[in-house]
Parts: sequence; C-alpha cells; structure tokens
Amino acid sequence: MATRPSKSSKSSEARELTLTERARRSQLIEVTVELVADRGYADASLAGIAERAGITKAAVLYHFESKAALVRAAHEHVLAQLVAHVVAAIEAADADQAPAAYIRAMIGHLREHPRHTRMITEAMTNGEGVYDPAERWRPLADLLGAATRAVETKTDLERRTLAIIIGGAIDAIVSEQLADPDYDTAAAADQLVDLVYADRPA
Amino acid sequence: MATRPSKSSKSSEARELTLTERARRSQLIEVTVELVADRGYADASLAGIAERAGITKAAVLYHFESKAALVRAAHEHVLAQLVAHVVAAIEAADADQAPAAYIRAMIGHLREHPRHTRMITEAMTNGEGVYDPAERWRPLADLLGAATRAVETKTDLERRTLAIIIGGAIDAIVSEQLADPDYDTAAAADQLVDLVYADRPA
DNA sequence: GAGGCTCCTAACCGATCGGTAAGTAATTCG
DNA sequence: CGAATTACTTACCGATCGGTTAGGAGCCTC
Repeated sequence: MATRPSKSSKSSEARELTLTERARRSQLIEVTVELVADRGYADASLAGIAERAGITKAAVLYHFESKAALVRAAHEHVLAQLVAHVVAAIEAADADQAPAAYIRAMIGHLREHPRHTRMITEAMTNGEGVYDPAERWRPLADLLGAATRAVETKTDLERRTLAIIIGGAIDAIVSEQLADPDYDTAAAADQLVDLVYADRPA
Repeated sequence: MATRPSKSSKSSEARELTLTERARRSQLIEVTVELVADRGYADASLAGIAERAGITKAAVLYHFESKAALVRAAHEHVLAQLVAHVVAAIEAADADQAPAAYIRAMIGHLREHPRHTRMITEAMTNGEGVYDPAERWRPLADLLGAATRAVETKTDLERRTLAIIIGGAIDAIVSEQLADPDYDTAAAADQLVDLVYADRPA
C-alpha cells in the first residue's frame, strides 16, 4: 500500500516527521519554487516536479496529499521569508521612516530572490485562492497610518489609495528588474521614496 | 471536408469575408473576451468558448486556425480600443497635461470596460508572447519626456522609473477596482496625478 | 438538376493532466 | 528471526486539452 505514513504506531494526533521526510519535503518545495518561477504556475506539473527532484510522480504525492498542497507549502515558504525580512526592516527604522523602510526592504528582498518573486506573483495571479486581493494593501495602508509625521495623508481613502499606488509601483519596479536584470532597483526605490515623501510637504 | 473557405474561386490573395463569417468571428471574439475575463486564460477552453457561442469546437476552429489565433484576435480587439481611447485623450490635452490625461484616460477606460481589463492583464501575465515586457512602459516614458514643463525628470533613467511607477500604480488602482467595484478610481486618478505633479516643484 | 461552395456536427485522436492501486526493497523493532 | 513501517516504483485510471477527419444540410449557380 501507499497510504500516508499514518502516525508511527501511536494513535495520537501529533505528526512527527522522519529525517528523510523532512529532507524530501524541503527538496520538493525548493524544486516547486524553481519550476513555478521558471515555467509558470500552469506549466509546473507534478511530472515535471518529480523529474526535477529525481523521483516519480507517485512519490511526490506520497509526501504531499495533492499538488495544491505542495504548491501551497511552497508559497507559504517564500512568503514567510519575505514577510520576516520586511518586518525586521520596519522594526529597525524610526516610525516616520517606516514606509521608506517598507519600500526599500520589499524591493531589496525581491531583487535578491528573483525566483521567490516570480513564485509570489505567479501565485497571486494564478493561484486559486492563495490570498484575497481585497486585503492585499491593508498592511501597507496601516503602516502609512502609523507614520503620520512624514506622510500626511488625511482620509482613510487617501491612505488606502496611497498604499495602492506605492504597492503597484513596487510591483512594477520588481517586474522591470525581472525583464531587465541591469535595471537599477535601488535607485528606483530611492526615487519612489522621494516621490512619496515629496507629497504634501506643508 | 472542413478546410478553410479557400478564397472563393478566384486564386488571388485577398481574403474577402462573408457576412456570416464576419458575424461569427466577432461573436467568437466577444465570447472569448468574456470567458478569458471571467475564468482566466488557462480555463478558457475551446470547448467552453464553443458552448458559450452555441456551436461546436470544430466550428470554432473552422473560423480560426487555432485557439492561439482566436485569443490573439480577441486580445488585439480589446487593445485597439484602449489605445484609441488613450491616444484621443492625449491629443486633446495640452502638452504639459499629457501625463495627467494618460493617467485619467487609462483608469477611466479600464473602469468602464472591466472585462477588457481582465483580458488584457490576463494576456500580459499568461499570454505566451503577446507583447514583450521590456517595452511596456516605453510609450509612457516618451510621453513624460515630451511633457518637460510640468514633470521635470532629468535623466532617462529617472524618466523610465517614473513611467514604471505611474504605470504600476495605474495597474494596482485598476486591480483594486476589479476586487472592489465601489472603489473610487476617479479620486484615485486625481490623487496619482497630484502626486506626480507635486514631485520636484522647484 | 448537378456540381460547388459555405458552414456546420459527430466522432475520434494522441498527449497530458492530477491522482490511485498494488507491490516491493530497505530499515527498524520486538 | 519475523513483523511492521518507511519510502518508494510501475502501471494504470478517467478527464480534459487542442486539433483532425469525414460527412452532410442548405444555398447558389450553370
């Protein structure tokens, strides 16, 4: 049979992973990120993932209950790293410099991990229900609300729109770098920060 | 047989389309736009298009030589309308107001044609080789170059980056409206215009 | 009224998809 | 030693994909 590893004799709840299982799982996640990034969400098949990992399709499904579960795990993996990096940068900055820190941390991280970037954008545009677009800019909008000193946006709507503008600009800068690796994203980040802080100077 | 309609006895080059053929083609293009917009590029199958049009798969391929050709035609259809609208708006504006006209025209058109919008973004992210991302912001960058009075961006790189920022912001504003139809894109367009024109006031 | 053209249907094709079933070496454990 | 568990492979499944083939109804023309 090829059912799941059950739970190693004990009938309790906690799933304790073996050493090899942990290794395979993380390898499969890595391979999935690579493949989704390189060939797109639709062309990242189980067969392709399996081949790249040196095992068969069935072996992949032995470790993950479905392709969707594998892709979800891979997505959570890259997203967690991004969030950790950005949160650390924000916490290290002064409150009024938080939006600037956000912009530079986002662009910096994505520049250094192009595959992660491709995976995230791929998951956002093609992932079934990975995370809902209505909440996408909420964290940034909240951040702008907290940084009242430097970025004086009055209404909630204006704050929301500014978050959307900044977020969209970051997306586009990152996409540009994926298309042209020579594009200077650090300079672009500076220019975006200037633009945001130049607004409402009074 | 079900080959192409050849060219109606005459062996010359010009393909003259029948009345019914013209009608079917435009119907199929409309249906394709609908389906791609509603269910995404990957889930818009020939069978689905055919069913929605009330004919069979084979009949669709009788009018278009492949699914790719049909999608290409649909894409060109929606893109042509967008370009016509934006160009008209720019030509009607003063030179230094051209970027503002661009922003408002883009956002306005996309607001009024949400299906076209979805189709275009879908084609950009999932379309095989519809149009290359390296050239995407070129027209806007050129426009900024021409409007030297209001938007004083010095170097080519800064102009390029500003175009990317504006373009990305427009994308995000439009996406937000697709997720929340109550979102006030006209106000967002005004805010984006203000931000762009507030830059480098000296 | 026979032939030719347009516009379509029904049936089929090979490829590929995610997923399942059955069996089996290798390791661990009583 | 023998039983159980882990970590796989080979072979298969039904569904769906884009595309092809053969044929036929309806019209138009000589």
